[in-house]
Amino acid sequence: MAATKDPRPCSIADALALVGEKYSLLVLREVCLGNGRFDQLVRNIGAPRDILAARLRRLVDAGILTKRVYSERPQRFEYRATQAGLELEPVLMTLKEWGDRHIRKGADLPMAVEHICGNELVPVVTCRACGEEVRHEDLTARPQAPGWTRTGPTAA
Amino acid sequence: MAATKDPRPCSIADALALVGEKYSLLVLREVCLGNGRFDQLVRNIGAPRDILAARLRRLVDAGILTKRVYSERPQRFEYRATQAGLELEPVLMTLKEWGDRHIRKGADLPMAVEHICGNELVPVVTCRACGEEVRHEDLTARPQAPGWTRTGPTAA
DNA sequence: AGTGGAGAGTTTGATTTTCAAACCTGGCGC
DNA sequence: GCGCCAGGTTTGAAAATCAAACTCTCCACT
Repeated sequence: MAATKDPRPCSIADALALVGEKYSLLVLREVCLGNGRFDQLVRNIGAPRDILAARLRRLVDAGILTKRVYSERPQRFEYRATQAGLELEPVLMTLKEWGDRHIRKGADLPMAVEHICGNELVPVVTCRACGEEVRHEDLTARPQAPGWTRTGPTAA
Repeated sequence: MAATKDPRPCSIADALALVGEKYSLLVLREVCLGNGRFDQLVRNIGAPRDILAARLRRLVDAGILTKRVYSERPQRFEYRATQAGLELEPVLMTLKEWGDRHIRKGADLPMAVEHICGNELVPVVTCRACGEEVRHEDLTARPQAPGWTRTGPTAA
């Protein structure tokens, strides 16, 4: 699980180290939908039970999920998203939108999400400062830590 | 790589099946930054060379990257993002922002991105229809395909 | 008092992936 | 001809994943 050499320090890599393992983001999808019981997760995600158990432990340890008792005697549990977990939902929605367009190509979409404004949610990533939609050609990286000044041995 | 039983049909799962393997999104990060050469990718990501080669093949096959010759004799290659690939960049930015806040907690951020408006980019996911920021409590799922009506055996 | 079933996992043993390091294959540069 | 670079492939060992079976606790029924 440790990276080989000295990859770049990067919040994207950090985030993926926490939630980038197989099934983790699907767990979050289900939990955000309110389906936080073990057997629901197994069925809806299609993950092996042992792997799922490992992921749940990790997500709870990372503070993304909490494990709640919803019934003493018989003891039953339910996983819920913490604030940090809920704040990943926009990432999921953006990923869903990308998948809708580029993989399913707009046909036979299996699920839609409705926004409180009454319309179907189509997520758009915008710049907090100016409100414009974020597009690749409008971005410039500004390295701030070593590991970012070297882009590679030969590159400028 | 195939899912066990019959998980939900879902664009999030579809998207993750393509770009959710370890290193794939980091490859996209580097390629979006313009560091698309094999050895740069190895160094900046810290991935084993064979795994990286496998990921690159997959991403090219999926139409997310293209492999370009930037020098005949000696033959040298460079990977670039297609339009579909570039459209994943907002997802990466949103993930970066989450990592900045929840993992690095705002301290010593290794990289910033500047938006064309002149400010540092802080991505916000908004609703295309109303422009409001997307928050969990404003969303309602609307199942459209079988596999979404069953939330689990016991749930409503 | 025994049978069965749900929920929430754990165990087991076989299969896949990952990994690190070594190797290979042109084509220069000298 | 010698070494080096870029862009991979090969190899063998270590780790992760998988499906199925199993455990354990409680409750419901008969």
